[in-house]
Amino acid sequence: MKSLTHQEEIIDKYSVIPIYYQLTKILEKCILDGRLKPGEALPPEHEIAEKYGISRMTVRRAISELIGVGMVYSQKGKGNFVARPRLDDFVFELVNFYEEIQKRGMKSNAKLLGVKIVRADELLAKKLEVEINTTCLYIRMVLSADDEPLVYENKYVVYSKQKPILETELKDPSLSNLASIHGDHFPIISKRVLQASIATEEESLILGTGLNAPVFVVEQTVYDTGKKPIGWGKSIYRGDRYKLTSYIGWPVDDIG
Amino acid sequence: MKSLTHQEEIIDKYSVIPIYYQLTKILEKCILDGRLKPGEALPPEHEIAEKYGISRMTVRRAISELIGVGMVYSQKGKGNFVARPRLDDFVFELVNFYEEIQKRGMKSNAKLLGVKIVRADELLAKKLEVEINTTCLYIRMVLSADDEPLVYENKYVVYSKQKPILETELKDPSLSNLASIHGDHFPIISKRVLQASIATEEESLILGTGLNAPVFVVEQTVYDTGKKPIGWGKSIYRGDRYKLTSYIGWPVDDIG
DNA sequence: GAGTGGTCTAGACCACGCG
DNA sequence: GCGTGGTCTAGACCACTCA
Repeated sequence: MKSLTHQEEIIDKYSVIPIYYQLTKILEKCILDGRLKPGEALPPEHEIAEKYGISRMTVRRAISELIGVGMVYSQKGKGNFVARPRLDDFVFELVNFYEEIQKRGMKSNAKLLGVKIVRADELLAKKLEVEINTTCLYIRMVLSADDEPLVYENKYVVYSKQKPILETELKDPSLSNLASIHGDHFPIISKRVLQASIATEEESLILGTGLNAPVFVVEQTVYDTGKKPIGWGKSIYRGDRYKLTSYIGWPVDDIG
Repeated sequence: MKSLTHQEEIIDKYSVIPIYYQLTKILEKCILDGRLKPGEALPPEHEIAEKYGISRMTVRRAISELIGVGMVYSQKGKGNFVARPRLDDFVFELVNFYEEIQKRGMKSNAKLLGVKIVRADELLAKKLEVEINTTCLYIRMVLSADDEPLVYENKYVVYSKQKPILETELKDPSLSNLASIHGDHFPIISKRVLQASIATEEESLILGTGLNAPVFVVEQTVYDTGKKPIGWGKSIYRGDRYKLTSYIGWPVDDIG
């Protein structure tokens, strides 16, 4: 077995830190150091087990952690191999508006522009896969941070039950929450489509931007377990205030 | 133990399908059916093991699959619980340009506008964390699908070695590939920042859009294992041709 | 056929949550 | 104190790969 071990890389079987976790970190270090290069095989599981005096199941647990984060892949009958980092996919993430704003120490505010019962027009009926004229709950609102408007939201929920609109639900008027209250099933899938666009006149008025301002348009559809749409919304994000950031690759503690 | 079993939900211990996988699917079905509701506890592991006549380790393997996809969470000393789907985060993904275009059956084309050795100005030096005037490789190109320009790319790589520019690397001029050839380490992290913006005059000319056209601007930085930037690029995507789609929630085979 | 990873067992001990 | 999940063991058998 190729020597991979530095002096400090030993396993303390009586530590409070699980053995599999210690081994995961040792192997991760070997890979990031370059002692194990992409494409190269890890030592066989039984060898690692023997070398550290631990069970093969524990070795497998350690390796499966690395497989989980994409640093290692495994081929039955051949061995475990160091993966090549995939950096060419985009994965953009934008977290919950309220959490994000508050994490930044800003004051978040949601202003209700209107709550109505409406009948579905052709577009909405298509989006929600219901008949035209189906009764829907319609909510318009503006989300602000430190009194600066950032997002303009329009959302619709199929409104089969004659439930009253409660104050509590207007405190968390996220589409998935609305859908879980006013639908028959709780939502399990959310689909979002993001586009770059130019603010319409109405949108630039509400968001306080100039005409022709760049915006993100995000359409969201929420589905129930039967893949039936139960809510649909369109949100306009100010392009001068929103960025989507994504990190991809092997795990590193943090980046400056 | 609460009865969760339908007649058809039994485990065939002699099937080629792994026991843990059969159990995962049974539990998943219980959750999607509503027999196990969000917040509710799964039966204790030892009970499931006893009921199906299998080992507790196998039960744990099945449950860990569900934990992996976010349908179940576990609390030490208390039990395993059905999770509530989180639908309020955005996760947008856009895959590799060439793969995506070819998957759609279109003809992808990359046109090189220029390859130069340049010296870093103030902005670039800051982005790559190097001294001003450091030698860099600079590449400009346009990516097209069916002869329609879609993306305009500008990328810079720290160019310490005096390696010649090979034809092969211009066939895959992705930033991470360039960086791995011209840097001292292979890249392990890629950071991307996406913004909505309006095409500049130069950009609209190259992409063949009108002035004031909406575009996505994607800045990409590639880092090595030491978290040092080794490449930086700025890509302009036509807003009228690009959408980012994201699904989030519990796994379902497919959606229409 | 020798070596590899994939699955599975029947135990064991521990730390944690709760009454 | 009891029930829970978290970890770990020392085996076992299988399917796969490759020579």
